[in-house]
Amino acid sequence: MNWTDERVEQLKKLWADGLSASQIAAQLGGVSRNAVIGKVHRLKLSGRGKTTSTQTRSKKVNTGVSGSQRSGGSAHMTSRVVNRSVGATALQTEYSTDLVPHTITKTVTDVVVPISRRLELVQLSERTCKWPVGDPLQPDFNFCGNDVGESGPYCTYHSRLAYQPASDRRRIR
DNA sequence: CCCTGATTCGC
DNA sequence: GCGAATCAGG
Repeated sequence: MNWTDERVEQLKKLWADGLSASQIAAQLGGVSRNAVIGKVHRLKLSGRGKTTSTQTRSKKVNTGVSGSQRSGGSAHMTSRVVNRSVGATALQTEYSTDLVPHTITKTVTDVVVPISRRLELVQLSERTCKWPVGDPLQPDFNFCGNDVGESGPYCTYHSRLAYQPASDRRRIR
């Protein structure tokens, strides 16, 4: 792969957006993160406007589980960030549901949902969660990427989702 | 060990 | 100019 004007332009944009070199490399494709860093230097845009310490992505809230509300009942959910360090990043989600008119309306608290790191496929390693996040047909599709627990392809949270019936996908912890 | 950007230097 | 190897750091 060579640095076409378009690729250089995309590089500039992504770099300015605070993406890490490896993420940019993954997105451009055909180049390593070293290549990206090298190019960044040659273009003399190494200093990024703000510190941003890469993990800017963590700011975007991943709603993972909450996708099942519709049909008649109204439901509202509020989330707040409890812990922001990557290893234990989680949302404490509490929602009041009355999804189905005939069921009990209850408030579930202490549901912990991880904020995915949203890694590109090529960034996954044996220790990163491979739970898919997003629409596979969309460009922003990626994977959870959080640290895998004991073993297995998913982090502790997604492991539970993976091996439980959808109907039981609540009351985590 | 995972990751980050910075630097060097042979190509 | 390019980027793999290497370094220093979180």
